[in-house]
Amino acid sequence: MPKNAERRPTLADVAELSGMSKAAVSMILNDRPGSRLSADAARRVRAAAEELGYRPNPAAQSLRLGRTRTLGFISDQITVTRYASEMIRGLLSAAKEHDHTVLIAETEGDDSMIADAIRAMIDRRVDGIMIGLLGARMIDVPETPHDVPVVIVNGTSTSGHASVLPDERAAGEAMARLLTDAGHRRIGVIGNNPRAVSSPRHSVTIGLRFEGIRAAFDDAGVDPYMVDVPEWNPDIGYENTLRMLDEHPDITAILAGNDGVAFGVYQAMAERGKRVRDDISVASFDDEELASFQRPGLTTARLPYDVMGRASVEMLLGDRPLGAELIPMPVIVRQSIRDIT
Amino acid sequence: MPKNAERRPTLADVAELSGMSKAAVSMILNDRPGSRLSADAARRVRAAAEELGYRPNPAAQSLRLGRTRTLGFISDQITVTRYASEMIRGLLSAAKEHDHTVLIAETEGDDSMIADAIRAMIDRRVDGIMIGLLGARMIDVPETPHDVPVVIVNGTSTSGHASVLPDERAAGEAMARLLTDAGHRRIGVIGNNPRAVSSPRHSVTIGLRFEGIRAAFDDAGVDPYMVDVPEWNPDIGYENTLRMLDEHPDITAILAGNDGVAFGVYQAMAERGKRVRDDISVASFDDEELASFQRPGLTTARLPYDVMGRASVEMLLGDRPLGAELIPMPVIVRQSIRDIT
DNA sequence: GGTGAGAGCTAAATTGATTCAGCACGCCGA
DNA sequence: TCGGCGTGCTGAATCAATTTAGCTCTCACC
Repeated sequence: MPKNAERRPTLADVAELSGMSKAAVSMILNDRPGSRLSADAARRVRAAAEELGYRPNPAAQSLRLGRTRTLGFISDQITVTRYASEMIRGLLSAAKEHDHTVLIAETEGDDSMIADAIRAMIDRRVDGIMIGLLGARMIDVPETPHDVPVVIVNGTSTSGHASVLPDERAAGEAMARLLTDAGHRRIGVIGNNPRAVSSPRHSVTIGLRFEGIRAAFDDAGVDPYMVDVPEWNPDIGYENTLRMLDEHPDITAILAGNDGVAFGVYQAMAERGKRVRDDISVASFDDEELASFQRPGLTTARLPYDVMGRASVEMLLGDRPLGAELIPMPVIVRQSIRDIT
Repeated sequence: MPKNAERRPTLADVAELSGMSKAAVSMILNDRPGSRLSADAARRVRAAAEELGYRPNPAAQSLRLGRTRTLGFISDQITVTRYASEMIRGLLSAAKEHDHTVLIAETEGDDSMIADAIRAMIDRRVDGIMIGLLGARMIDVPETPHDVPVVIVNGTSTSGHASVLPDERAAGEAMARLLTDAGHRRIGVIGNNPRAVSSPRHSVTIGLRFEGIRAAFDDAGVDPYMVDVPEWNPDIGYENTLRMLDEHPDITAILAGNDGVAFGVYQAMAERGKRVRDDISVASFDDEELASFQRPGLTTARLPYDVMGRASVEMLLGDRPLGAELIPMPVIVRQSIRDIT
């Protein structure tokens, strides 16, 4: 009962056209080792498949084989930041290379929906599940039955699932060293977030970022002006920069918690008539799109979401061991740091 | 041959536990109208299914039914703009409401790969295909065999596929009117893009945006200073604003082609010591994330990507007619326009 | 000439769900 | 008492692939 005018060709059609059995066709098209079919038969079968435009029905294959060549990606938030787009881009391209496709679901920020999403993916018999997090947090992941592997991308789980995280400690060190190497000694830092640092549920990486920063400053014998902040956004950056310019007029550089904070730093300096770079150097973390829009361009350590997405696919598909992987954060050098040595 | 310790329960297991036939179980669980099975049998079957944690195998279902309850989304670019994220968010939530899942693929900006991606989706037997475009262009879509419906989201096709587009003409009119209603008469516009306007391959909407702008200004008897630009980005906005401030020092408002251009307008005004809003009002289009970061907040017409994604799903699933749909662009009022009446 | 091995291929079972055709039973009316 | 009908249910076919077991040749060797 074809619902279409033209029914799609099946294995049986190829078998009939080539004058072989379905078994032979299947073996030839999958070129199964150990099956001894004549070169002539193989040629006829391939020609018939080509002529009909035969493509195997994945539903039938996965019914028979129990594998779907499909991965599931569950995101806690498909947001407006670079996060989801680049992670999806990375994992799509890796999945494509392995001839897999990707199913996507979103929990809309409600962690209790992770269980539902996993369930839906398992129902659909995916071969592996990636859980992507906007902020690198620790989450609870319900037990997944049926031996489906799970990777947390940009986060960790309370039950020790495999994970892919950015190497924030190294990045913190690198950015701080960038400033001290350029000769800066009186440096403002906006700013640590004590609440986040103390709770892995809030972040498993911010603490490391600041650990690296502190280590590099200690190394260089620099004692920065550190301010704690409750959150990272342009308003916080703006207000704290104004205050810092008042309280420490001698600073030559500001290290911002992320690009959003740095945006506020730029705004505050413009308002005070200070020039970024020429008067005060600025550096930051994340490399959001707007970092490249700034004048002068903002030097920042990039969160490598695309590489992380790719790595998670490679873990699920066996190219990398299923473990805890740290991905380096490249330093994107633009024009916001002045060398004053 | 269960590859797992615990095999997943099947319909047959439910049938055995409940003492009914597979046929009966199937009819009851799908509560097929017209099948006359006793209430008692229904209760026993449901109890058994619940006890075993039975979930139907979608591969088996789609093999039998020819439908997969899966939609395909092909994006020309998963970029760093709000575009892909919000479109995906919108279509995921609509798909979820209809109990469908979404497969995603990306062409990495190479239109010739659209054919491959469609092919891959068709191979996977999706029930419908959405093609999402970063810029609202006209593209060639290869013929899709096998009656799979296709919708272009944020674009059109040369062969007249169904499409979902933002209502740019109305938005252009609305933003221009916002300025004239606030009493502005000497207005700079940065800027029309003649190349894009003349070629649907480049854009099918920019022309409409400016048609609306011109219509509203004509209505109000305003003759704006229009500059043509080859592209829309912060640098272009920056340079043209500097020039405009020199050549037309009397202007009270600037309408930017999009938020990226407006970003450059803000930067140029800061450099010239002009205050946005107090000295010169600014308005724009798109509502990228950075529009809300600006000081003062940028008033702009929002590209409703999420609504467009949702609409495309509803078209494919029969909630809306498969045709050419225009989605309104809401005006997001922030603080960048001053009333000078 | 009989036996064994191996090459080349195929029939049929299997996967899990849906659905058509039809069986058995009870009840009613004539 | 028999035919007819409705109710409640089931057997078997079907969807499109993969895989196992085994069949039929041919040829070599003793």
